[in-house]
Amino acid sequence: MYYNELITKNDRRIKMPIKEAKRSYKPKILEKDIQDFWSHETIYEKIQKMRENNPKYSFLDGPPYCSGRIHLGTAWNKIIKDTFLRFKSMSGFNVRRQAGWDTHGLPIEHKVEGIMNIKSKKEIEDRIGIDVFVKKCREFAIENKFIMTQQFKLLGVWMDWDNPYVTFDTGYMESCWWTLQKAHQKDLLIKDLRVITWCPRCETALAMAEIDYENKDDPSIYVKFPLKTDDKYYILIWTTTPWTLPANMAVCVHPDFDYAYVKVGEEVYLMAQALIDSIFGDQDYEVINVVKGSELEGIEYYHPLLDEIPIQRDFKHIILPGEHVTLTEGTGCVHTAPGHGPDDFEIGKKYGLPIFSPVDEAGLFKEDAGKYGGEFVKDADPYIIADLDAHGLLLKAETINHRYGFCWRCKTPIIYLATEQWFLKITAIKNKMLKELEKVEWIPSWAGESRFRNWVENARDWTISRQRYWGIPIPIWICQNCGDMMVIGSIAELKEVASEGTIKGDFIHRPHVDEIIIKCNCGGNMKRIPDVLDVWIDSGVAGWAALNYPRETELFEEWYPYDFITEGHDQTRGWFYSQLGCGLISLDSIPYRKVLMHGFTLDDEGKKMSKSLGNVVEPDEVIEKYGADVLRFYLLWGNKPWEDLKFNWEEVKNVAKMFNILWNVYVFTTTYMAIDNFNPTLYQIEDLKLRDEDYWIMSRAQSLTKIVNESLDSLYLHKATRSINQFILEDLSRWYIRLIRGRTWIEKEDPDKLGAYYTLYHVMKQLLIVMSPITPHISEEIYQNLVRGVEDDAPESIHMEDWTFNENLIHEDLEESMNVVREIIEACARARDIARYKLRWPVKEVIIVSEDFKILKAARKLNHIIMEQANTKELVSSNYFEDIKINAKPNLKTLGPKLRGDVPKVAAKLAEVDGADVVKALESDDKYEVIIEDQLILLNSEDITFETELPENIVTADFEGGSVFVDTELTLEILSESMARELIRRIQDMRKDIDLDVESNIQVFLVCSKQFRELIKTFLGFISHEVRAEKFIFSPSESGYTKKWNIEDEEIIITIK
RNA sequence: GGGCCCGUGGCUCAGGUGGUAGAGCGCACGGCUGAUAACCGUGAGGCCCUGGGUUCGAAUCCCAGCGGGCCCA
Repeated sequence: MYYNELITKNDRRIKMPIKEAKRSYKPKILEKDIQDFWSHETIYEKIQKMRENNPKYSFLDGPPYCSGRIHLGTAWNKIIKDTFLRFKSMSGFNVRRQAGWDTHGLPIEHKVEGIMNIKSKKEIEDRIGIDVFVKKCREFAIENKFIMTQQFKLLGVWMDWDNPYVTFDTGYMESCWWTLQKAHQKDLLIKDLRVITWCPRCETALAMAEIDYENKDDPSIYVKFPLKTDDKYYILIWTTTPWTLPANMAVCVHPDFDYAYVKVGEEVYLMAQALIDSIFGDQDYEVINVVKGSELEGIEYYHPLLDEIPIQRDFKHIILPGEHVTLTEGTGCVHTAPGHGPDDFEIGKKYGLPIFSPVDEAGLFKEDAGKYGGEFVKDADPYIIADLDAHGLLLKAETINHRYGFCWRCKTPIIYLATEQWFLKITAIKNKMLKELEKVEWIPSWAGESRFRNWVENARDWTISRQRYWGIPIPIWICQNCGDMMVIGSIAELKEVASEGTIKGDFIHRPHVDEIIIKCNCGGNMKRIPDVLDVWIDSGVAGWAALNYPRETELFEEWYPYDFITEGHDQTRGWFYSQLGCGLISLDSIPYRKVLMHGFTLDDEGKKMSKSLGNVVEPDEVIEKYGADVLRFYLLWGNKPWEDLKFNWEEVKNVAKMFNILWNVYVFTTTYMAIDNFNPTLYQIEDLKLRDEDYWIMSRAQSLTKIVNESLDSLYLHKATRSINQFILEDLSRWYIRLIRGRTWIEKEDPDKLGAYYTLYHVMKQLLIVMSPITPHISEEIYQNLVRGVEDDAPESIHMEDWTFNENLIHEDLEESMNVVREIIEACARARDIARYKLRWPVKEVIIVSEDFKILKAARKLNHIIMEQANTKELVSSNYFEDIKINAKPNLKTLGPKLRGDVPKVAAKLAEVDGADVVKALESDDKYEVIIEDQLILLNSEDITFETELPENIVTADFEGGSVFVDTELTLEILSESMARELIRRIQDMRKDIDLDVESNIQVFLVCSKQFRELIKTFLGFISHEVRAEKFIFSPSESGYTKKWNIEDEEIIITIK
């Protein structure tokens, strides 16, 4: 059913019977038509309305970042969400599925900088203007949001695309302000001087979540700091950041480690004893003294660059104890610059060292840095090394390759810098966070119980201020006069207190919000701090900001907290965490109840997809080739959802194959139903003849529904797809369709045929419903033709159907029996294969032998299926095979030595008797008597071996729990039928060659030998019926389609017209 | 250095609660075909990463190690 036809149908309000399906599956056209149908008929909206008064199921979309096009991982994420939510909706829930968009922050600022050819932060303020820059960022976000929405829609993802939450909306930002005000009220919002991770390119603070780690080459130098105590005595330090040496204030040693004075040549070095060999192993040295680290405290040394950095002469430099010192590398004496390292900073605070940091926000040395002033810190490394060398204070200079942090967006190596920033005091609420965690159900369980818990346990205070432009301005106003601080929680509140500046338009973004002045109680002017918020706060407040809370309370009360969220495992440190933190600050609770942590999509080698590696697979590319349904099915099929998925084109192809087979089943179904104008609603089950296989496939369909139901509900999505795959291929296509093929050929209104149609119809409908959350397009397509064509009261869309299954229709016994029967039939095929006896030729008899009562029962119950599929004239089942001949033979090993020359005589005797009697005798008495030449010989079970012998023409094969014996004796009657079938197949083949309509009749002309004619004579009626021949003439024809064939050794010429 | 996950035929993966190792793809051979640009059968191909332990019994549970990935220090 294609959309244009649908319009006609809806307009005319007439019932259309089932139509023959298009011959091949063309997902691109099909999916486009179905999506058009959904949007023109507003199906999504109707469903939301339909379920409005049902129990609620609230879901919160983790907002994708609007930086460009979606990638495979984002597609996977939305497909998981869509499948699960469609399932929940069909299961009777009123599902909230608002889409969300993350729009602020550095990634977009970077893109816009690129577009506008901006090289530095200064340019934004001086050349471009914050106003223009922010506007551009906003436009960029809107544009991408549009593009990405289109892409998600192409995947068939149903969300509320028209009313998403967007982090730059004024209302949304207002909710965020409210959260910060809450933090302030709880004393969790603080300003502090700390050493933080800093991007010198973006000139802003970065949170831990914004740092990527990669390997990098850095200098690795050993520097001698001269001790004041003795000439030629040095404390030896190691560093990979020479540029931090200008800010050196101390050296830390571990109080419990042993430190040695090592004499090498004329000089003496102080360092950890354990590390001497790693540095001086290949030289002559002498340890002249060993002391505990604690004894070194307070020893003074000279800064190594006093000439270059005069200001360092004003500071005192001493050795201090530090528990953080390790012996894994270096010298055990740690260069300490409180302005450039978190540990260093802690030491500095503890011992009252100056937090000296002669570096500005762009990473340039300031005047304080003396000679190096104006130099970019990293660029100064070689000069510093050279100067140290010139002073004779450089022991060794090497390079090291180690992991180092980079800005997640611009990939600039981060530096540590002491600055004043705003923090959320997460450390103060950490315990509460851990407790809240326990309320959440995690899939898989270790995602929460181990991984996330571990992250939260190590949480530090959260640096939330960014020295940037495109973000939510931090709503803190500070009095320029008295220093009082005010945190604004809503626009109304701001309006009330503002004394200067306008509150309209996009006032809430920079730079307009910066113009708003508040009068302080002291009479001074309060100005906003210039910072914007870390974007992770933006999405962290989505729980209530998306519901307009606290501005409105209605939605919030209905939907908060959320029943379900799902994101990738990178969100452990991201959204899972930011929501937890923000949730506790704002509402003292965690905003979500159930989390599926899903994996990443990797390339087929398991590597991350990245542009630089050129291994990126675009979702559009897959859709173009195979369609969205195939992509959806593949992504939910390839792996467990919480593991990383190696994207593999071969596997996608494999899934596409399954779709093709499903489509073939659909074509088969509709071909015959259309010809017969079948309408299942016109029949009661009592009017029809349903066979065992019909009840079986119905049972299987219900069982499938049950399994898929459980799998989807528990988010074991791979189990759902794999069960469906199994059902379509094994049960439906390879088995049921095969079994009913003969019945569909029956003409007239035969209850037997109608029974098959009826069953097929209902099974297909059930299957479509089960698949519809995963593959919404093809399910809808087939549904519209098959179901909507005949059922008056069928809902307008398959997605409006209720998800139900009927436990009463599940017959486990029958399903088990069918499994047995399939095995038996396969065994028959194997046996025939041994005898090279074609399946097309009937066999005289099949005997099933098993000692398992269940197997015999199954074979008897479903004997008609076995007879038909094994193509046998007779079927017998038994717990033994009576025609088997047992031959007894002497065991030469034991009898040889005993009987010597008599052995051949015994052998001859044994050959005469029935082996079965020998077996009996041995079983009862454990002996068998043989008389040769009046001599009685006693044989025991060791003396006799047995061989079984099958009668001629019998072939056998085993199956699980039994064996089949197939009698391949070729009687004249069987040969006749075989020839008839050979002929039929060839004529059918020719019908297909000339693409004849299934229903059209033909005339057959046959040229063959007299013997062949005799053979098939009795089957002429049968042949004519099978090939729809009106006439069957034994003579050549001048016209028509002619083909020459060989059947066995017979050459025949067939003509049809 | 710490936390978590993963390791099963050539490839992609099933095997939540211990009981004779499975599927698909690929390969080889055979068969079938009026739903079939299809399909079916058979075969080859496995120290279930390694080593210990628990157990009558371990791919599965425990411990240690090796390799890979992610996150953090």
